[in-house]
Amino acid sequence: MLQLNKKTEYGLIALTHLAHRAGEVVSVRELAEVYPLPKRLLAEALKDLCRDGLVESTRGASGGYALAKPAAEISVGAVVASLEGHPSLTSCESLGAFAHSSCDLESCCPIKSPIQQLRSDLWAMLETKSLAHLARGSATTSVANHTDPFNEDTRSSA
Amino acid sequence: MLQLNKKTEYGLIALTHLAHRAGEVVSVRELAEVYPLPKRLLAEALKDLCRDGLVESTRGASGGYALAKPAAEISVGAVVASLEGHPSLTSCESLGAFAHSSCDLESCCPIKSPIQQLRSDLWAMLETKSLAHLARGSATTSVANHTDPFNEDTRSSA
DNA sequence: CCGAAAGAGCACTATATTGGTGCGGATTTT
DNA sequence: AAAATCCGCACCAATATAGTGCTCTTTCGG
Repeated sequence: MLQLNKKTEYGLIALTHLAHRAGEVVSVRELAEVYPLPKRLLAEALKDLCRDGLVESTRGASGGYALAKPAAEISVGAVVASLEGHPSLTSCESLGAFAHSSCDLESCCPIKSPIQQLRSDLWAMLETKSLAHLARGSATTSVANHTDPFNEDTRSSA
Repeated sequence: MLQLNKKTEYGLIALTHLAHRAGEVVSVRELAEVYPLPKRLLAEALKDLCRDGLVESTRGASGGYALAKPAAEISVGAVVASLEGHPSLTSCESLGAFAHSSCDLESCCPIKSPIQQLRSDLWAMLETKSLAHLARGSATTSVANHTDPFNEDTRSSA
């Protein structure tokens, strides 16, 4: 639907926060305390980002995550790609309507190449945006004394 | 998932075809014969586009659709907006995680405004692309003697 | 050494969206 | 009148999304 999913949204939020606290190790718990987000989903996002080398994890007590690179070197495109894969803008290119046997429209699909062009333009734009851009223009939002409506275990510890 | 849905894809295909046959009235049946797409979905897409004034419909026998404006004046952005709505890139702005009662992060959401910026950039890019761009670089794909695997009634008439 | 805190992995459920149909009706050409 | 066409509503099945449970391993701190 040409829309980012929640995991990506949460990941972006987390990364923005990490960008503000560059160098520090921030736990998922802390993130989930600051932002009213389901801790587990946040953790899921961070895990993906860790897998793709955008953040680094520290295990054990007092562990957490930190940016693996300076915020300016992490593109929004890379984040989105990590969190929801590098999708084809239409399924035309992958398995879509034109992929069935008898008809090889693949080679003459009237919108294929333009759509691909569109897609690469889109991703190029996402590549030009960095985390530093996202981090700029937003206060750290450090405190935030929310009543968390999410977070199964944040609640039990409160 | 940052991906166009089928209806949009089909709509784009149909519009590209209409662009090639500017001025003519083309029926959904014909479109579904040329491209191996489920006729009904195609019709659904055209209907939406008609609603938003991007194409004009002619009812009755020998009816069909035609572009309402020159292809160069129809932007891809308008098409996408018509077919799947002008979505917010994250739900943050609409009903998402930050919209619940006790916490008014709306005003200080650390990624809200940058994401909005991102979104408007994306749509700006879609606005710069016109149907004429899509139509260029693809042959009319006029004949196409496929064995349609879709189309409930195309089959019965074949 | 032990327990708490933290990330990692796997699997599961409920809900929403997507893709696709059925069916009948309205309109116009032939 | 009949056929072809667009129109509208409602429905279904498959898939994706959002979120949770539970257990395990790793590490810090006493």
